Formats: sequence, C-alpha cells, structure tokens
Amino acid sequence: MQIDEGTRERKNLSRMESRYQSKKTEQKWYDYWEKGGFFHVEPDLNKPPFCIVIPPPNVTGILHMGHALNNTIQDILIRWKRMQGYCVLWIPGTDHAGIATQNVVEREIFKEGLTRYDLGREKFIKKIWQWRNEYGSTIVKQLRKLGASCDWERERFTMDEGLSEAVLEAFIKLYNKGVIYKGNYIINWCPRCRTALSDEEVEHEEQEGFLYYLKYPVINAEGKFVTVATTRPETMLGDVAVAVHPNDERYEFLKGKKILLPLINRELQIVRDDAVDLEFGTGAVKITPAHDVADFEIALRHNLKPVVIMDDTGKMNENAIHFKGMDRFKARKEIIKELESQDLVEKTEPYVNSVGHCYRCHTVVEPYISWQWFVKMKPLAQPGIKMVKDGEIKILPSRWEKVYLHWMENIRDWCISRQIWWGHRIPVYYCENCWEGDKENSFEPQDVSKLKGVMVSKEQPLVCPDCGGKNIIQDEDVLDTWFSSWLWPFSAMGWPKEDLKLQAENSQLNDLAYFYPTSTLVTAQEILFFWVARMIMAGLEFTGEVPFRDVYIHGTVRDDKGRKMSKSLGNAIDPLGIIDEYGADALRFSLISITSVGQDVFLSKDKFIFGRNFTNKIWNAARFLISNLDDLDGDFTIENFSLFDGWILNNLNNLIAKMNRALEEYSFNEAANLLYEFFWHQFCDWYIELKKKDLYSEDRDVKNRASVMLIFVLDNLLRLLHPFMPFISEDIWQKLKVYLTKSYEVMGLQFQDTNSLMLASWPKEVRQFKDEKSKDEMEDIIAIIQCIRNIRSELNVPPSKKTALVLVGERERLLADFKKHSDYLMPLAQVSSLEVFSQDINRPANSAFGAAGGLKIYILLEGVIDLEQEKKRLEKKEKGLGRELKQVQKKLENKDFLNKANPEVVLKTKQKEQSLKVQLKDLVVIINNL
RNA sequence: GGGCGAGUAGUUCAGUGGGAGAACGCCUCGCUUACAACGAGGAGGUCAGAGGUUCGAUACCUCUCUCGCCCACCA
Repeated sequence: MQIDEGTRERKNLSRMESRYQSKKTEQKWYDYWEKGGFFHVEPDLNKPPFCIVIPPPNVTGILHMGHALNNTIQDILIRWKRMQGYCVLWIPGTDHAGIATQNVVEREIFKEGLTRYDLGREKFIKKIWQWRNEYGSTIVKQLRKLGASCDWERERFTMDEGLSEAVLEAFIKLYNKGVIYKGNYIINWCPRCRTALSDEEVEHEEQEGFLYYLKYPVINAEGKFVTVATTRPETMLGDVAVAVHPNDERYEFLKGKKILLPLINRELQIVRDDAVDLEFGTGAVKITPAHDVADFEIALRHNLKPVVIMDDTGKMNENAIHFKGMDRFKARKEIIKELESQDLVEKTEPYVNSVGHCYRCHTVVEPYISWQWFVKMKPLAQPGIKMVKDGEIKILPSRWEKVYLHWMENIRDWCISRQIWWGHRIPVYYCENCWEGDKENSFEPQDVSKLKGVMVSKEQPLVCPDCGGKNIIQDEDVLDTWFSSWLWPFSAMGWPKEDLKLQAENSQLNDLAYFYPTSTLVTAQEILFFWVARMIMAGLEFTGEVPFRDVYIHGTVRDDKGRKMSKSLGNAIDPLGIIDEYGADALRFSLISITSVGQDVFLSKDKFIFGRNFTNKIWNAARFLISNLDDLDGDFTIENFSLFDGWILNNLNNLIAKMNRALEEYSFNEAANLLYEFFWHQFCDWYIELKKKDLYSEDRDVKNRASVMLIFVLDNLLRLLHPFMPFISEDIWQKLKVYLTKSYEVMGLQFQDTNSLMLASWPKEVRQFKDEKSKDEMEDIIAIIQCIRNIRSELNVPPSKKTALVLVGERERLLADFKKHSDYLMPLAQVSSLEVFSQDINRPANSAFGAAGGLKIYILLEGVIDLEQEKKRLEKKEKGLGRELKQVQKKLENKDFLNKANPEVVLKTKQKEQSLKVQLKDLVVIINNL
C-alpha cells in the first residue's frame, strides 16, 4: 500500500471539479499512451492475433462524423480485444487519393494563376508532395484526438516506397497473366479533371431536363422524316446511324433507304438491332458510338466507325463544324436553335433522367471513347463470390452480402488508367523506335504485351528487347487510386517483400505471416464496391487468402433531415468542435449509443449532450467515491457479501456476459446502453446510495469493507467503459489504482498491475458472484421503496416529512431482510421508523396503502393525509387492477390458450391472475374501511 | 425497371411470438454533505394501413401508402 501516493491522490480528488473537464485529461492520456508505446505490438505466438487495417482516409481529408463513427467502432473493437488478451494491431495510414489531392493542389496554384500544365508534370508532382508533407498529417492528428489506439509506428501512405512497389508488383502480375488489357472503349470522362473514371466513380443523379424529338430527313423520300429522341442533342453531330428494332413495322418503309444527318449532312445508315426498345420514344434511336455506351455496342455489331465530337475538356472539336470550340452545354442550346429554325424539332418534352457526375468535382461526366487500360474482372470475381458464399468472409449485416454478390456477379471490366499526374504511373514502357502506337480504328481489346516495342517493368528498361532501341518512354497515365487501396490489407504489412508463410524461427516472424488475414474490416456502405469487393479479389489473387474474416458495415451519418453530411450543404457537424466542447469520450459514446447495427445515423448537435452528461455522471460518482476513501489499512476481510453486494455483483456478472455477447454481434449500441443503464441506474442510483452509510462510518472495518466493494465494482465498470470512453476511464482508473491491489486481495482475487487501463484485463464473469436470490430479493426491495416514493409523491407529502412505515405479509425472509437493512433502506424512502407483521393486521389509522413485492405497505401520514384524496387514489388503482385482471382472465377462459400455449406461459398467466386477485381483494377491503 | 432500409410516446430512436421501452422534451416536488449537466415521482402510444398465419401479432407472411438509399446501356 503506497500511503503517500494514496494521500496525494485523495488531495487531488478533493480538488476535483464537479464538472468533468475533458480538455485537461484527453491530451495528457493520449500522450501517455503513445509515448509509453502501448499501441505498438510485435507478433507474439503466445497470444492469438487480432488485426484491423484502417480504411485509409484521404490524405486531403479532415475528420468528419463518418470518420468519427468508423474509427470509434474500430477503436472499441481494438481496445476490447486488447484487454481480452489478444495481440492486437491496428494499422493506420492515409490514401494518396489521386484525383482529390491533385484537385486540391490545382486549386492552390490556380490562385497564382497557374494550371498544372504551366508547371509541367515533374514540378507539379513536387508541389503535391510539398503539400502532402505540410498538410497530409491533419487527419491522423485528428484521429489521435478521437482516441484511436493505432500503432503509429506502422503508419503507411499509399505512395510510400513499399506500397508503391506493391502496386507495380500487382500490375505486372496481372499484366503477365493477361488480365490487363488496353482498349479503345467508351469510358466515363470528367472534362474538368480531364481524366477517365471507373463506373464506380460516377455518381448518378436524377435531373430535370428535356427529351428532344429530332426529325432526320429520309434521303430520296420527299417530306419523310425519321424522328429520334434524345436528351443530349449535341451528340447528334457524332451520329453515324439510326437504329430501329428488327420487328418494328413502323419503319418497314426505310428498307433500302438512307437518312441525312441535319446540319452536317452526313449520310446515315439504318441498322436493325434488338437493343432498341419498341416502346420507348419513337422506336428509332440515333447512334453516337463515340459518346454513348449502348450506341458504341450497337456500332460494334454493325461495324460503324465512331465520330468523336468533343475534346478532353468537354468542348466541341473540329468534327463539330461551326460549333467547334463551344462548350457542350452551350452547343446543346445552339444546335436546338438551328434545328428549330429548319423545322427539324418535332417536339420537346420535360424529362427526368439520371445524369452521371464526377465523384470528385461533381462535373457532369461525358461518355467518351478513348484508349484506356482495363482489368478483366470476371476471372477475379469468381473466387471472391465463392468465399462469401462459403462463409469464409462474413459480411454484416447480412443484407449487404446480397448487394455484394449482385455486383460481383454482374461485374464489368475496371478502367484503371487516369490521365492525371498524381499517383502510381503505369509501369508500361514503349520503344520510340519500334512501337507502332495505339491502333486508331481498333475497337477490340488489345493484349499489349504481345505488341512489338512494349515493355512492362518496375524500373525503366534501358534497351528495347525487340529492336535494341534506346529511346524508351513510359506510359503517361497513372493508376486509379483504388488500384493501390485494393492491396491495402497486405501491402500495408509489407507485401510483396514480406512472406506470407510463417517462418520456423520466431525471429523471422513478420506481420504478414502473423496478422494476415486480418480479423475485421469496419467500413461504410459507400465503399463496398470501390474498396471492399476489390480487396477481397486482390487478397485472393495475390496472397491466396481472404484479406479479412468479417466485414462490418455501419450506417451513414446523416443530418437530422436525413441528408448526407457535406461541406457544400453546410449541414456538417464538425467532430472536432464536439470534442472541443464536450470531449472525445462524449462524442464517442453518443455516436455509438445512437447507432444501431447497420442503420443510418441521424445526427444533430444536441445529441452529444447525452454523452456529455454521462461523462459527468461517471466523473461525479468517481469523485464522490474516491474522495471519501481512506487508506485501506489493517487486516480486514469480507466473509459474506451482504444482500446489496450480492445483488450488484450478480448484476455485474450479467452485465459482463451481456456486453460480451453484444460486442461479438457488433451491437455496439446495445453494449453501450447496457453499460449506461448499469452505471447510472444500478450503480449510482442504488448501490452508491445504499453504501453511503457504511462509507461514512466511524468504524474503520465497516468503512473499509464498503470501500473495497465500491472500488471493486467501479474498477470493473471502468474496464468495461474503457473501449467506449478511453480517456475518462483511464483518468479515473489511474486515481483509483493505488487501492486496487488491496481491494482485489480482500475480494479473494489478484490484481494485475499495468501501466494503463488500456492494458488491463477485460472483466470476466466470476462464478461465485452469481446470486439470483439476492437479485430477486433486492428487486422486491427496490419495488417496495419505489412504491413508497410513489405514494408520497401522489399524496404531495413534502420530501422533508419523514413518515413511519408498516410492512405486512407472509414473506418472512423479505420482511426480515428489510428490517435487517432498515438503517440503509429507510433514508431512501424518507421513512422514520419501521414495523413489520407477518400476520395480517387492520389498516393503521391515517395511513396510505400500497402493495409491492408481495407485501402490503402502510405509510403513516398523521396530519398529512387527506382521506378523500387517498380514497380517490386507491379507487383509481382499483380500476387499473380490475382492467388488468379482466384481460388475464379473458386469456385464461380461452381453451385454445390453455391447450396450445407454452405451459410455462400458462402457468405464469395463472400466477398473475392470482396475484392480481389478491391485490384487488386487499385494495377493496382497504377502500371499504376508509 | 430491379433491390434494400425505415415508418413505435411531442421529438430522436431501441426492441420483442405472450407484461409497449429508453433518451430528450413536458408536468409536480426537492439545491437531502458526488452530480441541478442532479435526485424523486408523473402524464403521454389503435406500435403507418389492410388482409393472412397463430390459442395469441407491434414483431412472422402478403399487399397498399409514405419517406430514404443503392443498382440498371431510362435513346
């Protein structure tokens, strides 16, 4: 027992403020944990591993509520498992976020009137690195504020040397396998970012526009037109045909005819294709293969050559006659104007359709034909489908499994090349001497590896193996950011340098061998396709293993109107503001307790008051307790637990079991709410109140025993709280620690000293604490006290007025217990004296009546009671009881119920009937005698 | 067009085949030596609607309505 330290702590505590000051404690403890190296582990064969890789936030990111929720969940799992004795690793890191980061720096240099093209590739990339080094750690600092217990010594960045090598390795492996190809294909083009996007990077939005019906003249058929419908009339300049359904009789007259494309006067063929919907529009479709996916495919089938009419910035190009140089949306208006002047617009209808937008800059995306790199996804998807179907990977909540499978089963090839500069440059090289260039008119996928003068390599090749040429240039494009993200679970652990196989000697043990596959992936639904599905495919392809066992998908954080939180809407609640005002623990606990499994979270700022109030409650309970402790001197033991102790220990046991179950099911809100209920309403409202008398006792042994019990329960609660509220739990625990060795000893247990609560052990159920008898007994006692309080309140007895109490009934043990503990119980109900009778007695004069715990309760209210008022009160009760009894009796009169219902339920119902009858009878007697 | 989720107290939401709950808000009382960011008590609900299964449905099934989200070559 360290008396000095204990005394000092007590003095500190008496100075503890009555409101919890999160700012004072959070930074202090985070530094303590980080400097103490408590987040860092090395593989340990004596423990089971538990590993999570963080969904790496964008390096440009600032912490928003989605991050806060996502990382709080991860931290809860991590801290829980760490306390459970696993060898726990949480790998943090950031994502280079190709387009997003490039956009940020482009905006920056734009202030100086520069574009990236003014700087040139090399200088621009240098600028981005500078930006990254200066601002790129913002989000990881913010994660620390949240309390995230990541192993910062293992922090990674997707453009790190090792991770970059993983990207090259993966690309080359797929390339050599023939899974990567180059194709001249319609992709999604962002004219603002001037790059291709994958299908997943396009956000579709319903937009009100128009459906224009354009009249195309039939050649050599005076006055005859074919009317086509389009939402994007500007693309008509790139039309190469008009398609109709093969069975469409309306267009039989077109056989052998051709059509004249207005404005441009190009001859268009008529093609017949099944893809045309007879019902839609006029049944005739203009075909613009260079600017529409469906059209492109029709054109392929009919061997039509696409005509590109826009440049990479979305302006009309030289194929657009006098519209050249005009923005596509202006061209849309102008073209309609011109067509109208020639009477070639049949009609214009308002029309709502879904328009694709760039997920990074929200510009309307243009379907655009261009040479791009693709990954064939079907072969990669097959094993990923199997693993989920076989349950090797569990996706939770399970409904997301269906979404995943649907996407995987309909997967399309992945466009991985981007025409930006920030990212991993494609490791394909061309010999300027013998490479013939992309084949302009080829619309077939190209297995580039078979072509002359094309090389793939991690390093720049010096000599062309085909011709010996020395002028070798690298492909200009970089890879999609997600091409590095999909490797994250193993690239962050050192793949491809590290080996997946467990080495014989411990010294060889590396992260990949020990921690991979990781345990759980915690993520939001938005990136199920972008990231989760692709990680599964990459994991299986490159490591032969699943990347994780469980995928837990939490909801999206929305504002109180159900909208996504976003800067542009101005509806975002800044988690750092909440941390500043209420503390990280309050933020975490509030977020978790209102997030039920997989359900979206509707937030408003005032919801955090919930968590703030709870931290304050915890703080004050601890402050009260600790400041009343003396040094636990002397040889004292606890031979038998009192009724109260048995009750609280039994319930503590149950709490531990229930919380474990909830956490295992990822029901974090349930775990949090169980803890809240126990701490506030069992520990504070009853247990501390009941223990006050002993804690104030002059008798040293009495005080010590009460202290030990309170300390023990509080210690357990702090442990259970820690994953949810790491800061306040640590702060209090450190103050409590000097008492723990002795307290555990008195409880017949051993305290394992650790430097931090985060390293302490997670509470286990203790078999000896199981005590259903005390639990039942105590619940009756609580019911009795609540009944007394209720009566007093209903009869407006002033709280200061103490009243005598008479308990009557045959439950002798309960009566004895009540009597035995009356010194503790009476203050809680403002009772001044107690009499008990096991034989029935007449109602004492001037008393109010109630029933609870199978006992009759008389409260003596001489001079206070108004008998008329009491009569009314009891009659109201009688009515209520009568109604309840009728319901139960109705049930019991039903033969089907008696025959078919679960016998236990029938028995319970019968017992209830009995109990109601007795209560009612007693009540009637009382009322009649009033 | 397909799929998913939600509709429960004034508000925000848990929840379960047999007693309808919590938090906040509201009302009454109380600054009782941890906490007024608190304590004690209370009011308040046809569990969206209609069918069905069942002895029994807020819960399971079907349909309808409202809201939200995702997916789809919606010219």
